[in-house]
Amino acid sequence: MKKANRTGANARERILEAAGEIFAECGYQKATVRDICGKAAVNLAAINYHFGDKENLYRETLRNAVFLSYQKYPPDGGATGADRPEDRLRAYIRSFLFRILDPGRSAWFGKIISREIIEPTPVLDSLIKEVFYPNFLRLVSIIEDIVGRDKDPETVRFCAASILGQCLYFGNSKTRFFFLNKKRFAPEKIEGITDHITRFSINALAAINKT
Amino acid sequence: MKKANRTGANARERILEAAGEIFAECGYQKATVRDICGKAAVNLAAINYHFGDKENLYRETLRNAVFLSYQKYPPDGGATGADRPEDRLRAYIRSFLFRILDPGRSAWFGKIISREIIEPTPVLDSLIKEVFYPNFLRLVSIIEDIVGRDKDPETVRFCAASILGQCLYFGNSKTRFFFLNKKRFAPEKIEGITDHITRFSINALAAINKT
DNA sequence: GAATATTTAATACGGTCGTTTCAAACAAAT
DNA sequence: ATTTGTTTGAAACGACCGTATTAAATATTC
Repeated sequence: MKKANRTGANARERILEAAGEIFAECGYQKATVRDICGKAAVNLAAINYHFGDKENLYRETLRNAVFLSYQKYPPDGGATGADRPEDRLRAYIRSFLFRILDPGRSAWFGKIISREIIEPTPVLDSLIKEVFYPNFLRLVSIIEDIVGRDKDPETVRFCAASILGQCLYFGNSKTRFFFLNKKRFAPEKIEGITDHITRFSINALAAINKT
Repeated sequence: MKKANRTGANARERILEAAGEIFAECGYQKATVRDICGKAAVNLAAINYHFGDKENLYRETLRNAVFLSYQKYPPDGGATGADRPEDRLRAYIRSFLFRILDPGRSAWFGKIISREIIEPTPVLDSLIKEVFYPNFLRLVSIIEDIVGRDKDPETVRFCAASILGQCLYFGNSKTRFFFLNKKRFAPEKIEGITDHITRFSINALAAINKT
């Protein structure tokens, strides 16, 4: 008696999907539950029934988006500890970029997270602790493997920030204006960006290694 | 008959100031004209009288914020063409960082612009053309002076993006979580970040120079 | 100082949005 | 088949917000 699905597709999941799309496009404030219900083809009350309120729907949507994108593009990017640190760095960067630039369903993640970074909601705090900070430390560890573990910890973390900053910069829409007028980066283009950031960063790290 | 100031401080300017603060804090959607009027200690109708509507007030606020921050921290950062390109790069980075990290009045700029990048309004397009893109080209030119003017233009632009990305990354509030729990970077800290980004980037560019 | 233009004040309108309500439709259990 | 629990549907409530209105108050000009 737990699940009584009249319609084929679960209403709850349809809402979650529509919410991902609309929250990504409009942001939390501008998005309306009416739009979400319209796109999900459910009644207005369904949102209240399944999620309680808009805020909780957003919370679930965000967690779902994070889950999907990290599932599709794991932080290690397929590289293992056996690989050279430079290759692990490249895989890390590539995964990061695809996570925020990949079109399709998991692209919600990039947009929603970008908004969160600027205008954080309470949801972000737990995500930082559970997902982003551990992921940050993973990057720090890769960098330490490159520059040596004897370097000043703050310097290493600054380098991690430099790498993440580069990745994030390519994630937002308007900076693309400087490069091309396309709305999206094609996958080949993302590979090219991966190459650039990897090369740029490894060069920088190599110089630090020598200090 | 142009100006009839009953109160000492111009109401229009008080609104502009309050709007800068509130738009920066809340974003366009969440900010209410009532809050702005309250903080500016003017009547609700004043916003309509002086600016027409909320959207136009935002437009003026944004342009004002850009003007203030670029006035306080000019793109060249005091460096001239006579300086070494590496020094001009450092000055550029320093100005950029202070523009978005400086506390006080011009800090609105950083927050509002950060929001604009994620969720652009029509105002941004003209700003990009008039301010940001020319500023981007200035950076490109500095980079060319470092790596040589014979390099692939896209590579150079990617390098510019890498540098701007690093700067922007330190501008938002939540990444600071990874470094310290302070709400703001102290000025000395900003100098330290300037040092890091400059060193990191010059190392990377030097390697490209050798290709 | 009277006439005119400008600015401020108080209030209300119209619309949108999140949420609630309550009954109907449906599925599961007995 | 009846009962019980779950899900959906249509409509409305209540609050908030941007904007408009209108008159009063204040400057400016002659």
